[in-house]
Amino acid sequence: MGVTKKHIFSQRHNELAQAAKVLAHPARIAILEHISKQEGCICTDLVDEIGLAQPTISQHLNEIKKVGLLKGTFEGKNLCYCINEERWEELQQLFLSFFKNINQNCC
Amino acid sequence: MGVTKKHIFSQRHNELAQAAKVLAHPARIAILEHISKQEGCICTDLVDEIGLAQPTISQHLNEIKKVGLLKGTFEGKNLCYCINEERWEELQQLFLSFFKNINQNCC
DNA sequence: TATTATAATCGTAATATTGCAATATTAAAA
DNA sequence: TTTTAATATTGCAATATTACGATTATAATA
Repeated sequence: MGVTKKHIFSQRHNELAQAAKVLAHPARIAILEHISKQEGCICTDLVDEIGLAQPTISQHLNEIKKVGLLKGTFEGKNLCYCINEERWEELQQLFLSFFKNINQNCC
Repeated sequence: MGVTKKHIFSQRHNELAQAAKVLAHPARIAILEHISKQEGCICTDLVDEIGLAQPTISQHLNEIKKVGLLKGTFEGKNLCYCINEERWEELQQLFLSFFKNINQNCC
């Protein structure tokens, strides 16, 4: 026990939950917004901007990367990346279709 | 360590993260969709529907309730509740305005 | 009032997440 | 080639989440 029983849920439900998990931390939301505010790619300055230690930022970036939300170059000294528009559109659609499903008929 | 440093983030970022956290589990997504599919309120049958033990469902329901997404009567033998439309609209707007913020200018 | 059906709570185990110090890796610059 | 500046990885501690068995609380019903 203690693990999500993913197998009993549909793929769509699991995918949406995973997408939501990326947004389920204020640091990752702040990171995403900061990246999208930049002209072009982002190179450095996230640590100062967000206010968490460098390894922690690196960890959060990795979570965002894992769902495919970042694209760019990840080798070498300087990172250079931005939001992957195609993937972002996909995830957004997941949310939007879920929102549409919740049409309230109520007490 | 080990706790989210909420105080260093804006209220909006924290609120959005909290809303996302509710959706960050497939059981809660399934529960929300199931409730919204019912005619009127839902009374029981979630345990059979979802396939998790009764205390686990109760726990997930509580998470959903904690962000204000359920309304109805919670006393007595039979529950009777549905989605709180006003609150749902609020949370949805949080997501939508975040989505709008992420407008991609890229590499 | 005693029984019964239903949901909440408690306690506990397993695992996941968050965070950072220390260290390693990487590639550009000196 | 050595230094340097930047990010990644490792290891660990603290806390949170997920799940369920056992139990308790609740209110309708017999």
